[in-house]
Amino acid sequence: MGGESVKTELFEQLARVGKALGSGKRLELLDLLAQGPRSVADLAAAARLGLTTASSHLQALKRAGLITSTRHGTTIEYALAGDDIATLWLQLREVAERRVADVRPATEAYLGPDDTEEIDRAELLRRVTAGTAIVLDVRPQPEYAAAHIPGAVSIPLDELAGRLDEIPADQEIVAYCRGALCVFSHDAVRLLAEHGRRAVRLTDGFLEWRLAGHPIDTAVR
Amino acid sequence: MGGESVKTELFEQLARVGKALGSGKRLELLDLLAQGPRSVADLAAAARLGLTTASSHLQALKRAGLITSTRHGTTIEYALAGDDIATLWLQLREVAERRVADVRPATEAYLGPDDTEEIDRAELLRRVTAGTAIVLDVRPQPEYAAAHIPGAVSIPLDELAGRLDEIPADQEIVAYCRGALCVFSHDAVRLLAEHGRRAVRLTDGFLEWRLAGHPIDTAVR
DNA sequence: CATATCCTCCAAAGTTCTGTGGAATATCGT
DNA sequence: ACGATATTCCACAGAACTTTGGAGGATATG
Repeated sequence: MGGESVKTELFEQLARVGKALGSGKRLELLDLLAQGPRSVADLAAAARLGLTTASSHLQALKRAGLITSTRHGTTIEYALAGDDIATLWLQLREVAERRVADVRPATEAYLGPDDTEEIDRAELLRRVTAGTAIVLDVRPQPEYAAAHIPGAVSIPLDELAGRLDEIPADQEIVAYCRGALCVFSHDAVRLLAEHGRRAVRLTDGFLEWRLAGHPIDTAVR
Repeated sequence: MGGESVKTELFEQLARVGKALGSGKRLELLDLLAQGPRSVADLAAAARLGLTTASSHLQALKRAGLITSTRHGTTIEYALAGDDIATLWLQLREVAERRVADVRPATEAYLGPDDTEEIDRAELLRRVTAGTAIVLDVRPQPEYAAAHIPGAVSIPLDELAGRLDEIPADQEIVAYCRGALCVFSHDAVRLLAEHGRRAVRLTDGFLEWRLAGHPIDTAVR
């Protein structure tokens, strides 16, 4: 009664999701998509992949049901299939951080020296409502436009050095970026500190903020 | 400044966990281990794998940090590295169920016709405290011995037909087994119904019960 | 010390995955 | 209809993974 092969088949189907998560490049694409929809060429550039390579990885993710695609004119936008995918990605990252010995050093090597102060989401809310700090979004403009923390000011990291005068000098700055694996806010805090500003960093980033159920704003300012 | 290769390296490290989840056989082993520690030969038999095959898959899981091994005399026991792994496995299953089109049919083909009534954890607690139902653990004895729902009676599925007289005929029975992907409780409820007993099934199973933070009992009775 | 048990290591063969170019396809603006 | 742009399809070589059988290591027992 083929009951065994039915079981094998079921687990093999479940493994399709696992297989999709089994490539660094695909995880990188997933991490980017967790910020909002993107086109293929855009993703390929951001992940430093050949166009055809990126396309095939994206199709692999799509076959596994993790992302969806929509055509807009000549371009095709890929997007996360849902927040459950983002949660899965976060859970995987947490497990890796805790269980894989080489992840912690790799993270530190990527994010740079641990010399920046960080505060959690509750503390950010406290300081903002108290009016003692302003929130700075240092992600690229399109991602800010897609969604951001309410009240945050957008100055992408690569424009920050030239736009320092837009930030009041007497206020503390809380910088954030994509998520725990994003360097932008680390670099931003270092840059601001070099210019004599008081700056701290939000632990993790926008993705975790959104998944925690905090309010977000999609208005452009 | 090699910053790019550092990033690639980091994501490649994270992908090690994904790779480990990318095989049906390994997921099957993981699902078994979520019930409690097991020896290699035991696991190989339960998953219908060659001994060397099982061993190599287990080592792959271990390299990814998902499981640990301990020697007991001549045998080696593998165990889940922590509850975070079980949570990850559950999250993956949920995503697959929701996003991969072929998973639902495969699940139904495996679990059998959807003709058994199910109740959730809160309802089980309600009926048990009210004394209107008894809880029946139909998993194999060793798994019951490792941990079970407090107050549950153990009658493994393959002994159930011969031990029906141990169950009071005037009480409703709530059967449970390993988890959402376990057939035992489905089969048990059908068997009990055929013998004129009132029987329902706990949605999902022991793994989900434990991860939800409900009390468990490790005492043998 | 010999033997049995349980498991891991190793090598071989088959299968699947990855990255890369070039060709083909779909859509837009003119 | 035509050229330009964006993306997918195809084919191929190299790398990685899976499975299997046999040899070998560690541990307990007589």
